[in-house]
Amino acid sequence: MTTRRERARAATIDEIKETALSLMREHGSTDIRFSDIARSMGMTAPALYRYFADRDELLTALIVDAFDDLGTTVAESRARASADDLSGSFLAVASAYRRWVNQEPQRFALIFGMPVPGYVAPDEGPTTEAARRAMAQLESLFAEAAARGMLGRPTIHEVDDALLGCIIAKQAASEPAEATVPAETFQACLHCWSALHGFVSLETYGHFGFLTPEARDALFVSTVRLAALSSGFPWSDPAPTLSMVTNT
Amino acid sequence: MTTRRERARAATIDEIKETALSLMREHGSTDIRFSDIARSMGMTAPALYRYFADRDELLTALIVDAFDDLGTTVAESRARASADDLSGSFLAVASAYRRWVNQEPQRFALIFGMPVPGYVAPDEGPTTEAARRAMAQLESLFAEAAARGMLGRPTIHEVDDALLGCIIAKQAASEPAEATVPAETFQACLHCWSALHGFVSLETYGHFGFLTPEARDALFVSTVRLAALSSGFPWSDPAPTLSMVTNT
DNA sequence: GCGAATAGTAATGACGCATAACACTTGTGA
DNA sequence: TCACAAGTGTTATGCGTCATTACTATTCGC
Repeated sequence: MTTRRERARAATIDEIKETALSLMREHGSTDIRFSDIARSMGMTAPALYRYFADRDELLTALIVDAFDDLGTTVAESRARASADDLSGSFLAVASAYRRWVNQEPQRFALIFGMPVPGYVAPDEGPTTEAARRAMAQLESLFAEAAARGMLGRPTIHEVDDALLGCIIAKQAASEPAEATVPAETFQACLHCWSALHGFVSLETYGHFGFLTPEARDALFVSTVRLAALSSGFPWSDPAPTLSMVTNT
Repeated sequence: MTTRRERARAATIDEIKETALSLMREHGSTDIRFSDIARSMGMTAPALYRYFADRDELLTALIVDAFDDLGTTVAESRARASADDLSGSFLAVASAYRRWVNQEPQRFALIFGMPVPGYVAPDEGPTTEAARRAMAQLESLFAEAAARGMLGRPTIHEVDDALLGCIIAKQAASEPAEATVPAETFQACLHCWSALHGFVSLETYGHFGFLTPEARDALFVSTVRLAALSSGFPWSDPAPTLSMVTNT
């Protein structure tokens, strides 16, 4: 049961966070000032302290939100793809990741880049969480392919013993309910993530500036395809049309 | 002919830059304050203005230095590898890139991450330059393999027309003296860079925290190997020993 | 109408960039 | 040897911004 007051308060909190994000986008950095936020909202800075104890608390909230948003965005995009179409689902997940980062470069920097100047993370949790959630959809996609017996051998050489130990430890630590994949596939999955993350990072920070948007799209599809193929993920050429990358 | 004064001045400039980098490493961000630098050097802040007109000029110098350092580090590491051993050279280049980033995460953020809060880049040059130099060694390695006729077909599907146009334009713009590679190989080369950059980014920002250092090394070698193989680059298994990754 | 939630005003304290005025050092030429 | 000038550094200062607190006024639900 939420009272009217509580709803108003929640709305204000949302507005503060939304305004902070707008200012980040405008200013092009992850740096924010209470005074700016307040001015932009037609308020005064001290009023914000009714909602956030200090600047760090607001930043923490923004980071947590970014995690959630990226995670749900990717998951939703995957859910929209036909469950039968594994290639399509794979591309949907990768595209959603890319699209989110392109649309929200500041939030991307917030969770995957260097920490903000004055900010110190509350604990080790959130950072690890970022990695976990980002990987989750990819991993579960592989698990589903494995469940259908459609997983091929990845083209990696062999799984190193040290790596194997970590993979086993990680899979043991994850929810027992989650289906697991062979260690070599998990490693290939990490390769996929690296490739995806690398492409997206370079693109977002403008290092693919010598490519036209269309060329970048083509390179992206090629990157995803190559990642899937080398991971033993069931991929069906011809590749889906570009509209799958830009739409949805 | 450098006078004694000029040498002293140059030394001071170096010390300022070095101190700024130390503070960055200490503080864990790319944010720096003149007052901190001066205090750390046993000087007062205004004295720094004898050497740098303002904070942005210092930042620009640091960025340019970072470009140079990364470029020469990678080039030197490649030069130390046997020129005959293409696999070794490839791994040397990738390892140097990785090592530099791991040792200098702040400088990496400086050139490949989001801009520093108050800083505005002097012009479009440096950013583009970062991409160019980082790619240069990889590209020339492929060119050399091509010159020896050892370049296989990359496992990419086909080169998209839009991408092809950009690649041709870029190769035409580069030094005519530089040997070029087929468009499909250039594209594969971009894939290599993405994979390398992605791995290094994730590792440096702690998102591979669930892996032990040894496991990360193994994953890195596997990443490089996979990138080379899928690019048609002549790679010889068994992979070089791990010492090649950590040493040099 | 009462009281809690909320917002504004004003004030405080700290900090950072940048500049100006002044003082010391050092190399060099008369 | 001495004086000058360039170079270097310090103290003092102005200016602006920002986070945060204390206090006061207002609004709004119950």
